[in-house]
Amino acid sequence: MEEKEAAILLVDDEERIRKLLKMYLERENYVIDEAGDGETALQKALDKDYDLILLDLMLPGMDGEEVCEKLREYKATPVIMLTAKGEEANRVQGFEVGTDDYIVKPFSPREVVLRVKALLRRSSKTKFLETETTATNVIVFPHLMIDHDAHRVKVDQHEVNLTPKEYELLYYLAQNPDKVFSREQLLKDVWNYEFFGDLRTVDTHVKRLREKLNKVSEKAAEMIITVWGVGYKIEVDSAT
Amino acid sequence: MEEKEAAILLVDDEERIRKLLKMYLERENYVIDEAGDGETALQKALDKDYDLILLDLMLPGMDGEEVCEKLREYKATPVIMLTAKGEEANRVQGFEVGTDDYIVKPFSPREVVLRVKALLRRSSKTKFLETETTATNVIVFPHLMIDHDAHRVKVDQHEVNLTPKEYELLYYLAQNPDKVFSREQLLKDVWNYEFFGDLRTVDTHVKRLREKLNKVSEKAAEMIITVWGVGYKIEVDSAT
DNA sequence: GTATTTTTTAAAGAAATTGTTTAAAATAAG
DNA sequence: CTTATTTTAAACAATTTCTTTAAAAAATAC
Repeated sequence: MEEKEAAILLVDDEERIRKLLKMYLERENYVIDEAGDGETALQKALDKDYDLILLDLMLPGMDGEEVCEKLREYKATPVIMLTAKGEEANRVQGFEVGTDDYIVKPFSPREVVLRVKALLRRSSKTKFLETETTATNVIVFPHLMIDHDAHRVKVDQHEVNLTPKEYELLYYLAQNPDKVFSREQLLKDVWNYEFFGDLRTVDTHVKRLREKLNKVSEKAAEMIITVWGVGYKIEVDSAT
Repeated sequence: MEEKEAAILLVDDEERIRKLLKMYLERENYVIDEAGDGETALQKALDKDYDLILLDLMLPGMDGEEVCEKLREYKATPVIMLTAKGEEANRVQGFEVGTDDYIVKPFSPREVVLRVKALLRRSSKTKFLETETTATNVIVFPHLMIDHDAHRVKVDQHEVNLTPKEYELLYYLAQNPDKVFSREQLLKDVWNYEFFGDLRTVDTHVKRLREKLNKVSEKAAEMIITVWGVGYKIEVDSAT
């Protein structure tokens, strides 16, 4: 159904991070190449036309910034920079070095996938006048609307203020309606990759989320279903 | 139909668990090697290219975590970690040490088989660009539909609420229609390996399952057949 | 038809899971 | 630095599910 198969170059010196991202990106049908240092990365990036490069800023030898600058002498391959928290993320972005986007570590795998998709969508639009079908950033259910661009949730026209985790949880569930996720899976996908906390943390967030939705509409709150012994899901009640 | 024959290394210090899992995995046509301690496991894993390693966390000498870390210096063999309930399963997962998945003990053999299949499917996707999405998790019979993703059972369009065991029992039987299972076998496969309870327990669950199905459709309930002196099966009544 | 074996049914106590509350820890904002 | 918000964790309550038991019903064998 999708015409993905975009080729992505993944550059990070930590193998565990490469493996993590590779897994999540391959799940989306992207083809992944890897590099563990700047020199290799640059060489590969020049050698092959990737659709996108995920580039860690901090690298042994030539750092990400330098890789990007040198690459830019020859190619305009879209680049997303991965930066650790302190690493003056802002300077890295934009035209200083030619980065298209950046993500601060530690990230949640889900976030990376979304940003990759978004950037690929943007850059492919230039080449092909495609129908932008999959590109909708608004999820609409009965009683519930999530506008991801605006990071806004509306229940029956009333805006609901959610905390970041509440929002991400809702958004994640809403992206796969009717699919049950275990607490483990939710922690893995929605939380960042460094979090190994209590499973019941998910319950607490679900509780608050339901509470906030319920203030506006009972029906909206009831969309978040507990599947006993398994986990949670969002269910679109066809009869409403 | 399948091109299995994947090679799996099974690491656990308890022989009964190795034997149990070996039996179930060989039934799926996998080729199984075994190891009872960390040193042997690491040696074998480095010596041969396994398609997957099932690795107990708690091992005499070098524990599973260490085995995985050392292995990762050389290979990216997919690893599923087996952890006892208290053994901070979360930390072990993911990329702290490079585990691909984990299963909490005590598990049901069926669960292990499913997770092994899933991981092998994922990792083989790298080689062959198949479209994961085609794998529909819905079982459809006359009067009965099981959507495994949504963990939902419908009888004649009406949703039926099942408890976890009821659901698992039905799902298990439905995966092998027309095949009779003894109570012993059902307890072994659907329940976890530590459960040595009364055979009548199965009867009780069957009873309640039939009851719930019957509330919607007599015909659906009658699909669950008692084979006198042997056990139970699901039968797809061709005439309906 | 009666005896024997097996299955079904029903009910109650035990076990497990989830919901809720509260407080401490972490993070962001002023 | 202080304050406010958000996140996490722990404890307890409420709920749901599981298992066992025993009697009733059904199927089979003689």
